[in-house]
Amino acid sequence: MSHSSTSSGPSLIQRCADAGLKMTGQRKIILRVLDEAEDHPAVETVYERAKALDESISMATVYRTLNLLDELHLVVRQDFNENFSRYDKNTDHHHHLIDIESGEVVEFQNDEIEQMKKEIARKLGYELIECRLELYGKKIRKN
Amino acid sequence: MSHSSTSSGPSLIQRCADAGLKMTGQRKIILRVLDEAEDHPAVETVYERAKALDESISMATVYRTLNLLDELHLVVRQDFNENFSRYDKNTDHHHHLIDIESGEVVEFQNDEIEQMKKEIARKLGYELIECRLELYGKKIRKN
DNA sequence: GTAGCTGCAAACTCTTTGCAACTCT
DNA sequence: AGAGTTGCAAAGAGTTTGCAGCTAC
Repeated sequence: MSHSSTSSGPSLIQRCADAGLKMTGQRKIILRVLDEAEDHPAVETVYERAKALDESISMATVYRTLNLLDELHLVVRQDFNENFSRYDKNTDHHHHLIDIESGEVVEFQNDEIEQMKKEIARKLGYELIECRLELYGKKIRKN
Repeated sequence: MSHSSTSSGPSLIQRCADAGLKMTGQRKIILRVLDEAEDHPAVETVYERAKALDESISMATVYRTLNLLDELHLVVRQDFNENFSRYDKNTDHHHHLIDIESGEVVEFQNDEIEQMKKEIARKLGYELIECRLELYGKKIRKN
Protein backbone atom coordinates (compact mmCIF):
# COMPACT_ATOMS: atom_id res chain seq x y z
CA MET A 1 0.00 0.00 0.00
CA SER A 2 1.25 3.49 -0.69
CA HIS A 3 0.21 7.05 -0.17
CA SER A 4 -0.27 8.93 -3.38
CA SER A 5 2.20 11.75 -3.51
CA THR A 6 1.06 15.18 -4.57
CA SER A 7 0.72 14.96 -8.33
CA SER A 8 3.55 16.71 -10.08
CA GLY A 9 3.89 16.92 -13.84
CA PRO A 10 2.58 19.88 -15.79
CA SER A 11 0.56 22.39 -13.81
CA LEU A 12 -3.17 22.69 -14.23
CA ILE A 13 -2.63 26.03 -15.89
CA GLN A 14 -0.39 24.39 -18.45
CA ARG A 15 -2.78 21.52 -19.05
CA CYS A 16 -5.69 23.90 -19.51
CA ALA A 17 -3.76 25.99 -21.97
CA ASP A 18 -2.86 22.78 -23.81
CA ALA A 19 -6.53 21.86 -23.86
CA GLY A 20 -7.16 25.09 -25.72
CA LEU A 21 -8.98 26.91 -22.95
CA LYS A 22 -8.95 30.67 -23.05
CA MET A 23 -6.72 31.79 -20.20
CA THR A 24 -8.55 34.64 -18.59
CA GLY A 25 -7.37 36.38 -15.46
CA GLN A 26 -10.04 34.72 -13.33
CA ARG A 27 -9.33 31.32 -14.72
CA LYS A 28 -5.62 31.62 -14.04
CA ILE A 29 -6.34 32.52 -10.44
CA ILE A 30 -8.69 29.60 -9.90
CA LEU A 31 -6.23 27.19 -11.46
CA ARG A 32 -3.47 28.56 -9.29
CA VAL A 33 -5.64 28.06 -6.21
CA LEU A 34 -6.21 24.44 -7.22
CA ASP A 35 -2.56 23.86 -8.08
CA GLU A 36 -1.49 25.14 -4.70
CA ALA A 37 -4.16 23.30 -2.72
CA GLU A 38 -2.83 20.59 -0.45
CA ASP A 39 -6.33 19.55 0.52
CA HIS A 40 -9.68 18.76 -1.13
CA PRO A 41 -11.35 22.16 -1.10
CA ALA A 42 -15.09 22.73 -1.31
CA VAL A 43 -16.36 25.10 -3.98
CA GLU A 44 -16.87 27.70 -1.30
CA THR A 45 -13.26 27.32 -0.23
CA VAL A 46 -11.95 27.65 -3.77
CA TYR A 47 -14.06 30.77 -4.05
CA GLU A 48 -12.68 32.28 -0.86
CA ARG A 49 -9.09 31.58 -1.80
CA ALA A 50 -9.59 32.92 -5.30
CA LYS A 51 -11.35 35.99 -4.00
CA ALA A 52 -8.41 36.71 -1.72
CA LEU A 53 -6.24 36.92 -4.84
CA ASP A 54 -8.73 38.78 -7.02
CA GLU A 55 -11.67 40.48 -5.41
CA SER A 56 -13.68 40.51 -8.64
CA ILE A 57 -14.08 36.75 -9.02
CA SER A 58 -17.66 35.53 -8.75
CA MET A 59 -19.12 32.31 -7.44
CA ALA A 60 -20.67 31.61 -10.84
CA THR A 61 -17.26 31.62 -12.46
CA VAL A 62 -15.88 29.28 -9.83
CA TYR A 63 -18.74 26.83 -10.41
CA ARG A 64 -18.40 27.09 -14.17
CA THR A 65 -14.66 26.60 -14.07
CA LEU A 66 -14.82 23.60 -11.74
CA ASN A 67 -17.50 21.97 -13.85
CA LEU A 68 -15.41 22.50 -16.94
CA LEU A 69 -12.30 21.03 -15.33
CA ASP A 70 -14.30 18.06 -14.11
CA GLU A 71 -15.64 17.39 -17.60
CA LEU A 72 -12.12 17.53 -19.01
CA HIS A 73 -10.98 15.22 -16.19
CA LEU A 74 -8.42 17.76 -15.06
CA VAL A 75 -9.82 17.61 -11.54
CA VAL A 76 -12.09 15.12 -9.80
CA ARG A 77 -15.32 16.08 -8.10
CA GLN A 78 -15.62 14.38 -4.72
CA ASP A 79 -18.62 13.95 -2.52
CA PHE A 80 -17.71 12.86 0.99
CA ASN A 81 -21.21 12.46 2.37
CA GLU A 82 -21.60 16.18 2.68
CA ASN A 83 -24.22 18.28 0.98
CA PHE A 84 -21.69 20.02 -1.24
CA SER A 85 -18.86 18.99 -3.55
CA ARG A 86 -15.15 19.05 -3.00
CA TYR A 87 -12.53 19.02 -5.74
CA ASP A 88 -9.38 16.96 -5.99
CA LYS A 89 -6.57 18.00 -8.30
CA ASN A 90 -5.05 14.52 -8.05
CA THR A 91 -6.56 12.66 -10.99
CA ASP A 92 -4.50 9.51 -10.42
CA HIS A 93 -6.52 6.58 -9.21
CA HIS A 94 -6.67 6.61 -5.44
CA HIS A 95 -9.02 6.44 -2.49
CA HIS A 96 -9.61 8.47 0.64
CA LEU A 97 -9.51 7.98 4.35
CA ILE A 98 -11.43 10.71 6.11
CA ASP A 99 -10.68 11.57 9.72
CA ILE A 100 -14.12 11.80 11.27
CA GLU A 101 -12.83 14.01 14.05
CA SER A 102 -10.77 16.57 12.16
CA GLY A 103 -12.13 16.19 8.64
CA GLU A 104 -8.59 15.65 7.37
CA VAL A 105 -8.35 13.56 4.22
CA VAL A 106 -5.57 11.06 3.56
CA GLU A 107 -5.12 9.57 0.10
CA PHE A 108 -4.06 5.98 -0.43
CA GLN A 109 -3.74 3.36 -3.07
CA ASN A 110 -3.78 -0.41 -2.71
CA ASP A 111 -3.19 -2.91 -5.49
CA GLU A 112 -4.76 -5.86 -3.71
CA ILE A 113 -8.00 -4.01 -3.30
CA GLU A 114 -7.92 -2.99 -6.95
CA GLN A 115 -7.71 -6.65 -7.89
CA MET A 116 -10.48 -7.68 -5.56
CA LYS A 117 -12.84 -5.01 -6.78
CA LYS A 118 -12.47 -6.22 -10.34
CA GLU A 119 -12.98 -9.79 -9.28
CA ILE A 120 -16.07 -9.01 -7.24
CA ALA A 121 -17.61 -7.14 -10.15
CA ARG A 122 -16.78 -9.98 -12.52
CA LYS A 123 -18.32 -12.59 -10.22
CA LEU A 124 -21.50 -10.54 -10.10
CA GLY A 125 -21.50 -10.42 -13.90
CA TYR A 126 -20.17 -6.91 -14.37
CA GLU A 127 -17.20 -5.21 -15.89
CA LEU A 128 -15.83 -2.69 -13.39
CA ILE A 129 -15.87 0.82 -14.83
CA GLU A 130 -15.57 3.11 -11.83
CA CYS A 131 -15.44 2.81 -8.12
CA ARG A 132 -15.37 4.70 -4.95
CA LEU A 133 -13.89 3.63 -1.66
CA GLU A 134 -13.91 5.85 1.40
CA LEU A 135 -12.77 4.88 4.84
CA TYR A 136 -13.93 6.93 7.78
CA GLY A 137 -11.73 6.58 10.81
CA LYS A 138 -10.46 7.93 14.07
CA LYS A 139 -6.78 8.63 14.67
CA ILE A 140 -5.08 6.06 16.88
CA ARG A 141 -3.24 7.75 19.70
CA LYS A 142 -0.19 5.86 20.90
CA ASN A 143 0.05 6.36 24.65
CA MET B 1 -18.23 -13.35 -1.30
CA SER B 2 -21.97 -13.46 -0.94
CA HIS B 3 -24.98 -11.44 -1.92
CA SER B 4 -26.89 -10.08 1.01
CA SER B 5 -30.32 -11.59 1.00
CA THR B 6 -33.32 -9.38 1.60
CA SER B 7 -33.26 -8.71 5.30
CA SER B 8 -35.93 -10.67 7.10
CA GLY B 9 -36.55 -10.49 10.84
CA PRO B 10 -39.13 -8.17 12.33
CA SER B 11 -40.72 -5.70 9.93
CA LEU B 12 -39.87 -2.04 10.03
CA ILE B 13 -43.35 -1.36 11.33
CA GLN B 14 -42.69 -3.71 14.21
CA ARG B 15 -39.29 -2.24 14.95
CA CYS B 16 -40.68 1.29 14.94
CA ALA B 17 -43.47 0.33 17.30
CA ASP B 18 -40.86 -1.31 19.54
CA ALA B 19 -38.85 1.89 19.45
CA GLY B 20 -41.88 3.67 20.88
CA LEU B 21 -42.80 5.67 17.80
CA LYS B 22 -46.36 6.82 17.47
CA MET B 23 -47.89 4.77 14.69
CA THR B 24 -49.89 7.19 12.62
CA GLY B 25 -51.63 6.21 9.41
CA GLN B 26 -49.07 8.02 7.26
CA ARG B 27 -46.16 6.48 9.07
CA LYS B 28 -47.53 2.98 8.66
CA ILE B 29 -47.87 3.52 4.94
CA ILE B 30 -44.35 4.83 4.53
CA LEU B 31 -42.95 1.94 6.56
CA ARG B 32 -44.92 -0.51 4.46
CA VAL B 33 -43.53 1.06 1.29
CA LEU B 34 -40.00 0.63 2.66
CA ASP B 35 -40.67 -2.91 3.86
CA GLU B 36 -41.92 -3.92 0.45
CA ALA B 37 -39.18 -2.15 -1.51
CA GLU B 38 -36.83 -4.48 -3.34
CA ASP B 39 -34.70 -1.54 -4.44
CA HIS B 40 -33.06 1.57 -3.00
CA PRO B 41 -35.75 4.17 -3.55
CA ALA B 42 -35.15 7.90 -3.71
CA VAL B 43 -37.22 10.10 -1.41
CA GLU B 44 -39.31 11.08 -4.40
CA THR B 45 -39.98 7.41 -5.14
CA VAL B 46 -41.00 6.65 -1.58
CA TYR B 47 -43.31 9.63 -1.79
CA GLU B 48 -44.91 8.43 -5.02
CA ARG B 49 -45.43 4.90 -3.73
CA ALA B 50 -46.83 6.16 -0.45
CA LYS B 51 -49.10 8.61 -2.22
CA ALA B 52 -50.49 5.78 -4.33
CA LEU B 53 -51.62 4.13 -1.09
CA ASP B 54 -52.79 7.27 0.67
CA GLU B 55 -53.38 10.41 -1.36
CA SER B 56 -53.03 12.68 1.69
CA ILE B 57 -49.36 11.97 2.45
CA SER B 58 -47.09 14.98 2.02
CA MET B 59 -43.48 15.24 0.97
CA ALA B 60 -42.62 16.89 4.29
CA THR B 61 -43.81 13.84 6.16
CA VAL B 62 -41.80 11.54 3.94
CA TYR B 63 -38.66 13.57 4.58
CA ARG B 64 -39.31 13.74 8.29
CA THR B 65 -39.99 10.03 8.54
CA LEU B 66 -36.93 9.03 6.56
CA ASN B 67 -34.72 11.31 8.64
CA LEU B 68 -36.15 9.81 11.78
CA LEU B 69 -35.57 6.25 10.60
CA ASP B 70 -32.03 7.11 9.57
CA GLU B 71 -31.28 8.56 13.00
CA LEU B 72 -32.61 5.41 14.64
CA HIS B 73 -30.54 3.34 12.21
CA LEU B 74 -33.63 1.55 10.99
CA VAL B 75 -32.77 2.46 7.41
CA VAL B 76 -29.57 3.68 5.79
CA ARG B 77 -29.36 6.85 3.76
CA GLN B 78 -27.38 6.27 0.58
CA ASP B 79 -25.87 8.75 -1.80
CA PHE B 80 -24.82 7.16 -5.08
CA ASN B 81 -23.21 10.22 -6.69
CA GLU B 82 -26.61 11.67 -7.42
CA ASN B 83 -27.88 14.96 -6.14
CA PHE B 84 -30.52 13.36 -3.98
CA SER B 85 -30.65 10.60 -1.35
CA ARG B 86 -31.81 7.03 -1.61
CA TYR B 87 -32.81 4.84 1.30
CA ASP B 88 -31.85 1.26 2.01
CA LYS B 89 -33.88 -0.86 4.41
CA ASN B 90 -31.05 -3.37 4.65
CA THR B 91 -29.06 -2.21 7.67
CA ASP B 92 -26.66 -5.16 7.61
CA HIS B 93 -23.14 -4.25 6.58
CA HIS B 94 -22.85 -4.50 2.80
CA HIS B 95 -21.73 -2.62 -0.27
CA HIS B 96 -23.24 -1.79 -3.64
CA LEU B 97 -22.51 -2.41 -7.26
CA ILE B 98 -24.38 0.04 -9.44
CA ASP B 99 -25.16 -0.79 -13.05
CA ILE B 100 -24.18 2.39 -14.87
CA GLU B 101 -26.46 1.55 -17.75
CA SER B 102 -29.67 0.56 -15.99
CA GLY B 103 -29.15 2.09 -12.56
CA GLU B 104 -29.85 -1.30 -11.00
CA VAL B 105 -28.17 -1.81 -7.63
CA VAL B 106 -26.71 -5.14 -6.49
CA GLU B 107 -25.71 -5.65 -2.89
CA PHE B 108 -22.67 -7.67 -1.90
CA GLN B 109 -20.48 -8.49 1.02
CA ASN B 110 -16.88 -9.64 1.05
CA ASP B 111 -14.91 -10.67 4.12
CA GLU B 112 -11.48 -10.25 2.57
CA ILE B 113 -12.20 -6.65 1.70
CA GLU B 114 -13.46 -6.05 5.23
CA GLN B 115 -10.13 -7.26 6.55
CA MET B 116 -8.12 -5.18 4.15
CA LYS B 117 -10.03 -2.01 4.89
CA LYS B 118 -9.27 -2.36 8.58
CA GLU B 119 -5.64 -3.07 7.86
CA ILE B 120 -5.25 -0.11 5.52
CA ALA B 121 -6.78 2.21 8.09
CA ARG B 122 -4.54 0.82 10.80
CA LYS B 123 -1.40 1.24 8.70
CA LEU B 124 -2.34 4.87 8.12
CA GLY B 125 -2.74 5.29 11.88
CA TYR B 126 -6.51 5.16 12.06
CA GLU B 127 -9.17 3.00 13.61
CA LEU B 128 -11.78 2.20 10.97
CA ILE B 129 -15.20 3.45 12.02
CA GLU B 130 -17.25 3.56 8.84
CA CYS B 131 -16.72 2.97 5.20
CA ARG B 132 -18.28 3.15 1.85
CA LEU B 133 -17.49 1.06 -1.18
CA GLU B 134 -19.34 1.43 -4.42
CA LEU B 135 -18.52 -0.31 -7.66
CA TYR B 136 -19.89 1.11 -10.88
CA GLY B 137 -20.03 -1.42 -13.69
CA LYS B 138 -21.43 -2.56 -16.96
CA LYS B 139 -23.20 -5.91 -17.34
CA ILE B 140 -21.11 -8.50 -19.15
CA ARG B 141 -23.08 -10.02 -21.99
CA LYS B 142 -22.14 -13.60 -22.74
CA ASN B 143 -22.43 -14.02 -26.50
C1' DG C 1 -13.65 40.63 -34.93
C1' DT C 2 -15.60 37.09 -32.54
C1' DA C 3 -16.03 32.95 -29.82
C1' DG C 4 -15.85 32.34 -25.44
C1' DC C 5 -15.78 34.08 -20.73
C1' DT C 6 -17.58 36.99 -16.95
C1' DG C 7 -20.66 39.10 -13.10
C1' DC C 8 -25.10 39.67 -11.68
C1' DA C 9 -29.41 38.26 -10.35
C1' DA C 10 -32.92 35.19 -10.94
C1' DA C 11 -34.19 30.46 -11.18
C1' DC C 12 -33.85 25.56 -9.92
C1' DT C 13 -33.56 21.33 -7.13
C1' DC C 14 -33.50 19.01 -3.04
C1' DT C 15 -34.40 19.46 1.73
C1' DT C 16 -35.84 21.62 6.09
C1' DT C 17 -38.89 24.26 9.08
C1' DG C 18 -42.62 27.40 11.44
C1' DC C 19 -47.14 27.04 12.36
C1' DA C 20 -51.81 25.86 13.36
C1' DA C 21 -54.61 21.83 13.17
C1' DC C 22 -54.96 17.09 14.22
C1' DT C 23 -54.27 12.26 16.30
C1' DC C 24 -52.34 8.41 18.58
C1' DT C 25 -51.85 6.66 23.25
C1' DA D 1 -55.28 15.76 27.86
C1' DG D 2 -50.96 16.24 25.77
C1' DA D 3 -46.93 15.02 23.39
C1' DG D 4 -45.91 14.04 19.04
C1' DT D 5 -47.26 14.21 14.05
C1' DT D 6 -49.13 16.26 9.95
C1' DG D 7 -49.90 19.39 5.61
C1' DC D 8 -48.99 23.56 3.82
C1' DA D 9 -46.30 27.10 2.33
C1' DA D 10 -42.26 29.53 2.95
C1' DA D 11 -37.43 29.42 3.63
C1' DG D 12 -32.65 27.40 3.04
C1' DA D 13 -28.57 25.57 0.96
C1' DG D 14 -26.06 24.44 -2.97
C1' DT D 15 -25.86 24.90 -7.81
C1' DT D 16 -27.12 26.43 -12.54
C1' DT D 17 -28.39 29.74 -16.10
C1' DG D 18 -30.05 33.90 -19.15
C1' DC D 19 -28.28 37.95 -20.40
C1' DA D 20 -25.61 41.95 -21.63
C1' DG D 21 -21.03 43.38 -21.48
C1' DC D 22 -16.13 42.22 -21.73
C1' DT D 23 -11.64 39.94 -23.23
C1' DA D 24 -8.22 36.72 -24.98
C1' DC D 25 -6.78 35.18 -29.13
